[in-house]
Amino acid sequence: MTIGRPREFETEEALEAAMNLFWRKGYETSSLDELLQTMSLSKSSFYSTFGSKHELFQKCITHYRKMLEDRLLENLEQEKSGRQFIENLFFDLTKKEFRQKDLKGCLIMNSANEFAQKDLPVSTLVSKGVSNLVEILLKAIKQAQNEGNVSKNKNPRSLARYLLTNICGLQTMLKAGIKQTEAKEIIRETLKALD
Amino acid sequence: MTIGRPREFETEEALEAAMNLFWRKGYETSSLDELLQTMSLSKSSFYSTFGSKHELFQKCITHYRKMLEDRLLENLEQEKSGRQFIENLFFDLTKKEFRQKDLKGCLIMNSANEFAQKDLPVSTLVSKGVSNLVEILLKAIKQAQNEGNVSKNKNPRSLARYLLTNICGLQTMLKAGIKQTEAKEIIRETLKALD
DNA sequence: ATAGTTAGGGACCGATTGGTCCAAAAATAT
DNA sequence: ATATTTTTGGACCAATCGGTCCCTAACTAT
Repeated sequence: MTIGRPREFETEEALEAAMNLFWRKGYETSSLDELLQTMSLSKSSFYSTFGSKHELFQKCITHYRKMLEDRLLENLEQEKSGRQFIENLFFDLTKKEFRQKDLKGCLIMNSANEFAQKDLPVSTLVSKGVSNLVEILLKAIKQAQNEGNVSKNKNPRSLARYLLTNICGLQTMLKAGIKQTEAKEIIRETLKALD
Repeated sequence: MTIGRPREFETEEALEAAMNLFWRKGYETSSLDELLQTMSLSKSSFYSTFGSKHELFQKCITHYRKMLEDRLLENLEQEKSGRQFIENLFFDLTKKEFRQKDLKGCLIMNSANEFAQKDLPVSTLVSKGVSNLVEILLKAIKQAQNEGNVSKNKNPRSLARYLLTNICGLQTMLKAGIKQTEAKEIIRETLKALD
């Protein structure tokens, strides 16, 4: 039973569009006008439903996190082994990054780089995002250890953090312009830590 | 035999000040007014000696590169072994990053993240910077291999790229808020690739 | 038909953005 | 003293920044 004029946009879709812009361009560089355009809504609707650019950004990070975490956990379930999941994570990265000429990277890591520790609400979300990613990698590693594809001598949690470090290092290196073949060599070196 | 009014600033000092601001805050976020203030010069002097904000930024990257490369090569010479040089590179990173609460990272990698591949002159400089860093690491690795501190089975060049990837991954993770102890664990895992 | 409620369009806001321009200041050469 | 050369301070610029506000449009309930 809605009362009043019906809105001409879907909140979810608008949020997703904003997320993609922030993902591609970062926070500062995404202007309000650009946001309004890609979100297909007016300034008044923007402020009444999202509060401010900064609030919207936080919502986008949260949305991104959920999206990413869900996708990863789903991939982990569907993959035939924990080891395979991890390897795909790395190699898919280089493929996608190179195919779409748009080197977006990861919104969480991008935000870590753009804000460092200068914005408390953002850093909190970023920190939480990193923890959750570590947790997912941890799950994959433990599974792989049980499956016999990853050495049981390794501390799984620090191995997870190590892998995440390599993923985001790789994303930066891709943005810096390294070649696809170089990226693959790096990955092969990184994955040796699993043996 | 100078003719005309003498300038009230040192070009080198001003450039260095600008470099430090860009290093700490990134390109977009460093406003012209802030630059003028930290560089201690007027707008007219700024534009007559540096051209534009964008040109200045390129000069800063170049200056940073020289500074960094010189420092690293000097460290490598003074260090008692190639292996030690590499290990210090990593551990010093966490110490300095944590001591000065200012998580500046590396200007080259910061620029890679901020500009991705969207600005040709900048990406060219970034790419060149990465190549040179790889070259320095390569030199250290080869030296270490001769000294018997790094496995000779490894391809030194891809090992160098792997190390650089880990350095910049680590810098991002530090900005994301990981703890000092966690960083050290990651580094220990990274350095195993040298054995 | 009308009252009530919500959304949208757009005028408007002060502040700030990077950048230009010119006249005054400060030096040297004659 | 004066002409020449260079630097400096600051007025000025259009464009853009994020954000507010209000009036009208579009719907439902009575």
